[in-house]
Amino acid sequence: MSSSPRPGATRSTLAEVAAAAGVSVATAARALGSYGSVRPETADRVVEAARRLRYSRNGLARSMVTGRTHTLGAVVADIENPFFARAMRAFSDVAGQAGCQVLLSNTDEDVGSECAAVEVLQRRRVDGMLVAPASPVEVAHLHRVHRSGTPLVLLDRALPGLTADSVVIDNVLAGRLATEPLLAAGHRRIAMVTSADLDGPDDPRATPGLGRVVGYRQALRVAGVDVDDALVSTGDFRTASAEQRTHALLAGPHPPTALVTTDSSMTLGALRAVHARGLRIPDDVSLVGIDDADWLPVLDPPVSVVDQPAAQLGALAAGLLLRRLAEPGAPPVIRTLPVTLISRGSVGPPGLPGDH
Amino acid sequence: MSSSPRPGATRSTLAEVAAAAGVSVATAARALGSYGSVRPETADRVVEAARRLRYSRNGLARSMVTGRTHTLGAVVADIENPFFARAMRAFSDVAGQAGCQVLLSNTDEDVGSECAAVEVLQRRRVDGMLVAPASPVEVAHLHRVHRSGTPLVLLDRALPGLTADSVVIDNVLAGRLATEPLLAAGHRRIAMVTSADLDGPDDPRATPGLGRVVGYRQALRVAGVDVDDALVSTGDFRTASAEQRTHALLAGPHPPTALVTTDSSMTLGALRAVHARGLRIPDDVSLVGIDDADWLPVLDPPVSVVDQPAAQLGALAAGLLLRRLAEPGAPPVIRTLPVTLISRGSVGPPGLPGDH
DNA sequence: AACGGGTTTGAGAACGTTCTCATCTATTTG
DNA sequence: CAAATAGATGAGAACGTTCTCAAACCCGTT
Repeated sequence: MSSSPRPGATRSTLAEVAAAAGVSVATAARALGSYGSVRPETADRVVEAARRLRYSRNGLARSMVTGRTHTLGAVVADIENPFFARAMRAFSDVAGQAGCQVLLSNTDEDVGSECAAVEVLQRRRVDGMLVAPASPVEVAHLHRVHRSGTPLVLLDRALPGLTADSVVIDNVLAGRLATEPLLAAGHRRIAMVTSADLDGPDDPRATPGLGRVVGYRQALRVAGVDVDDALVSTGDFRTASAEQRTHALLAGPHPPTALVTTDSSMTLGALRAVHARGLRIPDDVSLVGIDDADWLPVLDPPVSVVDQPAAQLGALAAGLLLRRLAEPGAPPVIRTLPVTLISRGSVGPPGLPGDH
Repeated sequence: MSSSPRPGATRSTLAEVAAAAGVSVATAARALGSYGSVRPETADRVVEAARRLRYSRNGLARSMVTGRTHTLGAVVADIENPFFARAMRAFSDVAGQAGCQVLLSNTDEDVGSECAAVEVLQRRRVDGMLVAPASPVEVAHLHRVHRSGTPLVLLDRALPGLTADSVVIDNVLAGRLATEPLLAAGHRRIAMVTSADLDGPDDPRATPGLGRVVGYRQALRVAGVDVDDALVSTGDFRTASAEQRTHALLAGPHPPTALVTTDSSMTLGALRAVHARGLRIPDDVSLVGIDDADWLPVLDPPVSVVDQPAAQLGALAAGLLLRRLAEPGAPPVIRTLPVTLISRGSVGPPGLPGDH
């Protein structure tokens, strides 16, 4: 079998199918849409004509009149990030089962891109929208979406003042859970490598990163350890940034004996730096990450993490969106999913300073 | 700022904006669409009215008449797979720059899902479509798409008989490049862990997996090593499958001294098995993967791979699609991107059999 | 033979744009 | 001062469906 495109290929319309079957457009529509009632033989004739003419229903025209596009928008930082990849995979699986497709946008944590993406999705009349907001502050566009009546669900961070459905984890708890095993092992100089921006608002729910820093500080305080802000290394969300900042931390005069990394990019960056410096985990430096990755168990030693259920988050987000499609008046909910510490082998007792 | 959704929120239309601005629909359309000619003051009045009424242009209606949806479809096996994630990220970046959005579908390598996805995209009148075909045999649906005139670009495998634009790598070469360093190190029993189905057609271009097996065999033959088909472990594309099959290979009476894995899921699976058996790389078993992953360099030892330029593949695919949108008559091209061996530290001399 | 109830069908409006064409106004030119 | 020209505007068709409503039809009952 071989095929070539027909450049002047003009698609056949319902009217043409109807004419070919010798019925009216209305009847053809009924036969093909399987609604209303139509005589079986007539239906067969229509279906046959449709097949012969290679009819493909125009979804745009359909959406035009039904008001439903069966499309959900998804606006996230970066689909290449395994966390979002997993969440989006689950999101689109659940959406797909309900007959919806997903229009995907990457923002690279840029509010401008997010704004534009949301606008475009709005114009395309998506039935609903999932957003993992880049900023907890610049949210006017999200309020607009919400007010316009488009179902909206927030992923990974709830926004104070925006009563939209949200699916989040307890980031403060995640930060605490990651820090505690290090404290328990005797560490006192524990650094945090994060992409959070500490200069933002104080609400720990505002951004995942911020909440995790708060949790980290809580854990330190509870253990009676002084919080040294020089040990909290902030920067952008890229692996390269984490790598470079970990180098800086470890090269300092009074380096940390343990690291907490707040997402898998940070973890990878930290590992690269540790590797490059010839340090061993956990002998020279201990490590606990937040956000699991499938390759962390095959490291030597395997890396302990606080796992966040990315797939569940995505699936739940889709579920909430679909529910709201069905009953727009339902009260908005914020669902918090549990995080769990997975102890592997990257935590040990602190080595003597300058041991390596 | 706080907001709540207006349940009965009915969107304002161009007609309403026109009425509010005291002009005709045609003029309002011109003012907002910045085409034709309209007096500046009139335009201002329209823009102001649009702002006041929170007008958002209905993209569906627009597409209806222009015949363009500014949407590209993408049908791949699994967005969670880093290879596809990288390719899709690049694809949607390039598409986005050209003002197109991406409608994404996962097929899990299932032809039925692929078929359905392609159908839906067709109905939605996407401007073009990228498909990474699940099967080199069942391709009737792809021929239909191609014949219908929808621009189509094939990712990762070219289909004999389908003269569509394709973006591929030289899989035979990849298989050879992965095998050669192992042969050079002295290995004679080299196993391959792949997701390819060996019972398919013989054309090595048909599926990536098959091509890689062919390359592997070529390399062996050139080196004068007998090809033992028991060493080629086939199965599905999941990590768990690769893990289990690697166990089986290593538990055999005459186990391989080296492994080639044909994608990053296979590599991870193999690593898990090796890890679980307490074997060391490269002392007990050597390993070369196909498809790089960002975490492979931080393993101890770092794993050597044949890298395939996923991002470039995706970007190029988008480029070809956009080009074909502009000039539908252009002759179809097959672009083959280069693969390169990245030597790290997972290849050593073969240990004595039963050494461990 | 007339009637009633259900099924099957068709005509045509509606969805919200874009775009062609004709009209009308202001400006320039002979 | 009339005519030509360019710019600004409006009326209305078109895109391809879905869906309401009324008409036609069929069958059994009185």
